[in-house]
This record gives sequence, C-alpha cells and structure tokens, in this order.
Amino acid sequence: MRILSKELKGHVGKKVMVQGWLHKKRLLGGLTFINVRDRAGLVQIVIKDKDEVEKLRGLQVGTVMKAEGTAALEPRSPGGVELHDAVLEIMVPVNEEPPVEIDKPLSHKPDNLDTLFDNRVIGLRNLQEQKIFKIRAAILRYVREFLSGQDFTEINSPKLVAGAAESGAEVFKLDYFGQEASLAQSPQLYKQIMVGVFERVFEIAPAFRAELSATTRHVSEVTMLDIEMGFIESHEDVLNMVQDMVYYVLTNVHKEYADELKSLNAPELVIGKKFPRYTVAQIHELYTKATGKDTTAEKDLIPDEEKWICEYAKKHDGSEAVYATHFPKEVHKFYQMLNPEDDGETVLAADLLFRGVEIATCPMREHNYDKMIEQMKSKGIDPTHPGFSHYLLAFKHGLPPHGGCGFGIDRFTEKVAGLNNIKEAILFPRDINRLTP
RNA sequence: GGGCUCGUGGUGUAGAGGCCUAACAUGCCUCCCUGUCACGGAGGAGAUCGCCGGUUCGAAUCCGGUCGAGCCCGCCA
Repeated sequence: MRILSKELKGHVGKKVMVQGWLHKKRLLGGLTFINVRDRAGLVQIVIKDKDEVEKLRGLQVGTVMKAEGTAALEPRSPGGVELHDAVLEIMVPVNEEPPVEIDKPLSHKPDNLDTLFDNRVIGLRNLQEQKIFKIRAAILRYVREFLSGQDFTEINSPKLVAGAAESGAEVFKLDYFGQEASLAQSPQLYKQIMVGVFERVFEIAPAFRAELSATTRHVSEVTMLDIEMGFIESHEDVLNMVQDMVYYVLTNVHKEYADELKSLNAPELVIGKKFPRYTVAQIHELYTKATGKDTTAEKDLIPDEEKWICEYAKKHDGSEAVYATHFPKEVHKFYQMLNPEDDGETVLAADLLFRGVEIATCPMREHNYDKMIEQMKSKGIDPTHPGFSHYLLAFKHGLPPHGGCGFGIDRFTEKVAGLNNIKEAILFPRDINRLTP
C-alpha cells in the first residue's frame, strides 16, 4: 500500500512504500540521498546499496518511481523521518533534463515571464509555483465555504452566448453553427435571472475579454467570482457581505498557509473586520492634495490613485482593503441602480481595492422593469435584442431588490501571494499574444 | 492604438567598440566523497550574443530595419 510523504512519521519502524517523482539526487559516495515528490510534499530516501543507486544512473528529475523501505526516525533528516534500506523501482524513466529547475525558485522578473510560461508545464512542478496554486485553491475553498454558509447556491451559466454585450468590454466573436455568437464576458445577466429562482447565487467561472490591454492586471481569460443576492435593504448589505467574505477568506488563508506565504515573500496582512470607505470624489481630492497631480476632473479612478488610496488606507485605517464608493453616473452600467440620494448623480456601485488594484465591483442593481428599459435605451441598448429579451423577462415576472459583485479571483490570488503580475497567479494564462501552453 | 525598455549556452546573469578564441552561477556528463538538505571537490560538454542589413581596419557592444517579449498609458475588470 502506498503511503504519502506526510504520513511517514506515523509508520516509524515499519516497512512502507512511497511513490512519486524523483525531485533531487545528492550522491555522497557511499551514501546517497534522494528526494521523492508526491502530492503531499517531499520524502527523503537514504540509499547505501550501490546497486540501488545505480538504478538512478542517467535518470533525470521527473522520473516516476516507487521506493520500498523502512521508515526511520532521524533528527538529521529534514522532516525528522526518512526512508532507509530502500529498494527502488523505476515506473517511468525520464532521460531528458527538465527545461527549468524545479528545486529552486524560478525567476518571476518581468523580462523572464515569457520563459516562465513557455516552460509552464514543467515549471509548475516547482515547489514554489505549487504554493501559489495551493493558495489559489484555498481561496476558492473558503469562498465556497463562506457563501454556502450564507445560503448561496452555486450555479453554472453558459459561456457561449448570443451576440449582446452586457458591459463595455470587447467580446470574442465566434461562429455558432452559422449564427453569430460570442464568449461570455461576464455571467451578469444570468446571475440576476437566477436571483428570481434562488435569491442568493454565486458562480466561479471563466469570463472572456477581448480588450487589447497589455498590463500586469489584464488577461483575456479571467476567473470571476460572481455573486448576486436578493432581498437586500440597501447597497450597504452588498458591501458588508463582500467585506465579510473577503475578511473570512483572507484570515483563513493566512492561517492555513502562513509558511507558504512567508516563503513566497508575501506581505504581512493588514486588515480589520470593517473596510474603510471613501467616495471617488474624496479619493480624487486626497490624491490631488497629496501628490499635486490634479485628478478632480476624472470620472473614474486612475490606476495610480488605486495604488495610492490603498497605501493611504493601510497607514490611515490599518486596512489593505478599501472601498471606493459613489462612482459618477457617467461610468455606470445600465443594470446598476442610480443613487436616489443625489438624484442619480452617482451610482450605487463600489469598487473593492486591495493592495493597489481593483479586485471587485459591488453594485446594487436596478430591479424595476420600466426603469431598466429606460436605462437601457438611454445607453443606446436595444431591449429587444435576443441577448436581452430573456433577461428582461425575469424582471417582468418579478425580481426583488438585489445586488452583488464581480470579483477577480486571479487578481486577488496575485495580491494575496504578493505577486506583481496577474499572469503569475494563473496556471496557463491567456493574453493578447499567448494562447499556449 | 500611443510611449518607453529588453532579447548573450537549457535556466538566471556579466560583458557596453579591440582585453571575447564570449565570462560567472546553476543545470547536464565523468570521476572522488557515509548525513546531505542551494552538499563539497576535480575534470568535461554546451552560445556563430533573436534575425537581416549598415557604419568601422575591427561589432555581443554603435546605427537602421525586422521579429519576439516586457512595462506604463488608453480601453477594460
């Protein structure tokens, strides 16, 4: 029976068998140490028998192998336990040396990202790379845990959709059996429709953006966490729900993956249960005063302001997460609710910023059918388009006040792990000039 | 779409007109080594310096073009 590297200490003195990939060889003459990697980590195997060592001659890192030996307590061993008197069996010999090294950190310098991704298939076996994606998986696990605990139902909406675009982003067009279709750039319309079914829904899925953006925070295929919640009393309910979720995820991930985050040089987490909130106008004002660069005429936040306000909130409020609220109506989407408190000058939408980038947009939706039609028309959108007619049907037949968020999992993982480029947090990133591997 | 920057063995870097017959680290190969954990030691293979053209007695190095990549802005999330 196979046991895992982490289970070795429970079998001290017993004969055990491990399987995994050859990770490292250290030949000291009469004594050989090898590390074998399995899904739980590394196991050190000590070999004295010359014939056993000889089995590894010419074989490279990545060789799939089996080792049977005695688990022995050994304080000089990395994990305190190691395998002695091992008999090796090569399951899949590997003769080619790996294109990148897997036992020391790979370069994440901007100039080397191309090589990093070209060699991604093997590079992901690197223990440091693995940590990033273990953390990403934990983020998703805690998101699901939190939302399930709040009675949200996880849904899957179609990614092949009829032409219409629900936001300003460019879409990938494709031929759908002769009909014009596109890849979904957001599940926005479907998650709102599903509020009419389950009240509270969320989806974790790819969204496709055909923007010609080449920055450290844009990719063509993103993983979005989309949440929508019905029967809210105010925009505050949305902001609080997302805030509580982010707090839950961050604190748990930092507890479970403290060692990994440290070894990735991720920054210390600075956060409280309540995230500070600043209006867009306040941010413009504070930024202009602090930097001398006048942004008060801007509608949206400029990237440098997003960075700046996060630094400010970290120092001033002890929080690396901060809400930018009260976006001017000029940047609003037709499905977002205008703020009744200022006659619709601003929109009930807020951006969640974390460590300098926008992580999520958290608006309240317009749920009144007639107002929706009106807002669509004012944005030049045809409500009778097949991409919208079904959507509007849900409103006609009753949607409660609702709101939610579109939350970028890739950006969030990037920032949690202390990375500098969204692509480093994606297994196989897609951007304007990368479609492989 | 606009601006700026970078392409040197598999990988990461140094070299910035002649010292380059291109250096260092790591990885790989051979040998030595019984507690390594970035093992150590000795030796070896591996790059026409992205590509094309130009300037020059002489180009990895300067210039032009081209291809590839990165970063910022815009757009967007």
